[in-house]
Amino acid sequence: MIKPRPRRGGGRPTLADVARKAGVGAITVSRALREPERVSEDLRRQIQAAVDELGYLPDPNARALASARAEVFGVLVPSLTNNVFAEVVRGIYDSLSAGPFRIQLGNTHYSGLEEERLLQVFGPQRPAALIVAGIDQTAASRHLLEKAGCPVVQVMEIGSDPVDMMVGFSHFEGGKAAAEHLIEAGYRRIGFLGARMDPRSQRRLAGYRAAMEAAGLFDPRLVTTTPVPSSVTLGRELFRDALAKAPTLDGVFCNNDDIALGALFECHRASIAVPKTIGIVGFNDLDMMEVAFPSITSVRTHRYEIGRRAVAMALAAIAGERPAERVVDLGFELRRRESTAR
Amino acid sequence: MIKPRPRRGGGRPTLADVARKAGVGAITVSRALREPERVSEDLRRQIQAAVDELGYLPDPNARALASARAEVFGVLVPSLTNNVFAEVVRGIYDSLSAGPFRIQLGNTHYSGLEEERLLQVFGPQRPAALIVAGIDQTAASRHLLEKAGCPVVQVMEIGSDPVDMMVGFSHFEGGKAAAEHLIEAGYRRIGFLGARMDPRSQRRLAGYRAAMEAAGLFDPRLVTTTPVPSSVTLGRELFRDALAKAPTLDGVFCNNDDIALGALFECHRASIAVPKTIGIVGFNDLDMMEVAFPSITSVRTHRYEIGRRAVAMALAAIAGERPAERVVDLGFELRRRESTAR
DNA sequence: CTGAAAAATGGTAGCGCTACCATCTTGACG
DNA sequence: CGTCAAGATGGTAGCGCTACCATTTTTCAG
Repeated sequence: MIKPRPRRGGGRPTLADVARKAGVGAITVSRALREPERVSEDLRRQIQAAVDELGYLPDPNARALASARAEVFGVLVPSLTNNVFAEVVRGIYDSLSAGPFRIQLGNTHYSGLEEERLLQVFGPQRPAALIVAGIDQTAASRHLLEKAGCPVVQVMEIGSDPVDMMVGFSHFEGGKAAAEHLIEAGYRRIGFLGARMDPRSQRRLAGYRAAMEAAGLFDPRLVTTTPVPSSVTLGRELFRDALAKAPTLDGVFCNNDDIALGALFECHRASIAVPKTIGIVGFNDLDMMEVAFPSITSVRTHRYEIGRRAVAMALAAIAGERPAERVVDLGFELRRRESTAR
Repeated sequence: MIKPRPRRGGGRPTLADVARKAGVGAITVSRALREPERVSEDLRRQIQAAVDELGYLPDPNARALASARAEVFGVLVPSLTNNVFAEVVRGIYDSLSAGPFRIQLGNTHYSGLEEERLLQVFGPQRPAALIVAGIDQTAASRHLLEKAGCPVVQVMEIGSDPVDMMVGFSHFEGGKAAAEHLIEAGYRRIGFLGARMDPRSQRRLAGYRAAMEAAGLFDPRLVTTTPVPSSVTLGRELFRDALAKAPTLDGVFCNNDDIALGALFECHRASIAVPKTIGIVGFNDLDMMEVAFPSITSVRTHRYEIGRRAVAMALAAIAGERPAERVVDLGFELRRRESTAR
């Protein structure tokens, strides 16, 4: 006698169970679930009833294996705690939570090698789309993205050579706008404070430099950077260093808002008047910039919107639509506040 | 003549390809990859060579289907942008990046219903472990967690009734310690400023209340809360409201550091002396608390460590070890700073 | 009413891997 | 030198689903 070995799976209902209960073929159930319009009204109702009664939930692993496509968006960001990327991820997440797609997150730690490793891990899963931060992938990463066989969206930056699609803004222009604003406001010895100095920071620095050179104000001693990750604490230290190096400093463009906040606190502590003695500009425009005392001028970037747009573009591509534009520039806005109101 | 239909998969090498090339059975390759110690040195080398040459990468979907277990950690947090959870996720991520496990992130938006929905989505995938924030799951969520058939770690809080395991600290005790510190420092009309008021905030409030009542200082007019999500901007508003409601206010325990920062900025703006006129205590101890001017007393919580420990416990459980303790209290530390140094 | 096209449904054969059990090799031991 | 346990390897049969094609039913022009 053949003993029907207990199902390995653990007894949760399968497509076949639903099909049996509804009195139809398994494939019809599959279709009713994925392309309801191709199944007659009658059967659809019958199948839905069976699904509800059994509490059937499709097995995503089996589905992925059979269709050679997982309902997963792979998302690669350089940092999870940096508010900037957290906002992008939130935008991605909110746009995806309505649909069937799951999100698999990868943290590259700002490392090209780690990015490659993660792409190697994501690839075999055959994700429905990949969203990666930045445009400075290594050659190997780029190759992995190109042969991923799914839509790819590079976010946070724009450039002329997308792997597939891009949503972001120009960090160069952002840095330039910030420096130009300080120059217009009457500041002359304007420093640049930068932490981590990833490629985006580098381009903001380049924008700053372009503006300063155009005004005949550039001086390498005004630039203070460190590869150390950014923090408010570091902002204070960078500001101190900058002031020690260039005592006539009268303004700072900070690589990001954390550093700007650290600089502001140091000014308070050292009784340096802001904006009178020193003007401060941040980057990203976190909510606290508005509330700070004095409020801090910053370059607002549209992180959440970038996440949303990236998903919209990826979904359109999955649906087979050709994008109107492969590269979308969401721009930035300079928010003028008290810290530069001289 | 039978025409060998092209492989659906798209031609990437499979286990069978590796087995053929190495001249061994498929199952041996599978073993060599998963339990190398059970395969002889010779074959292992031979197989590794074939793997390298073909660039073989196992298909995680097929693996998950065959073994009824996906190498995925499901992580559910109420917010992606709240730095507190971002740190926990980072801890989880860093502990997992060495191994084969992928991370699938879910954002519950502080909603019990959304949490249920996400558990429904995660369940059929048969994750290797689930990590969820908080201990206030709905009955349905709790049931889903119990029958998930994998280790479950509830993080950020502790309680007496874990689904499986817990890592966190007592928010009640944290709130109590903060209030007691203000009382000891000589403040009397100590307000509570709270945003969002999720269950953890509620328990911090309860701790504050217990300390205030013990000292005979509790007054409901001192408590200012809102269901609105927390932000620095909101901190300023809450502080203003609190002061309007209780003009004799001489201290505030803020639900979190964003609010504390907003309160501090409002004090600057209104020329209220800190710590002389008003004492301020935050919660979580983000890096900026130390740098603020004046530096802000806060309750340091070990978010990153919570993430790491949660993973360690889950991995141990997967390996079949019985945990020494099902509930791990990682505590907190009150960091005394200038904002309460009266 | 007929025939052909379109719509609805189903059967078969995998997707790439692992669980389970069977077989074959070793080598320790009396 | 035979016996047997332990170790190494392999074959078979799925996991639960979908792609592909075949079949049946319906629709509608002529």
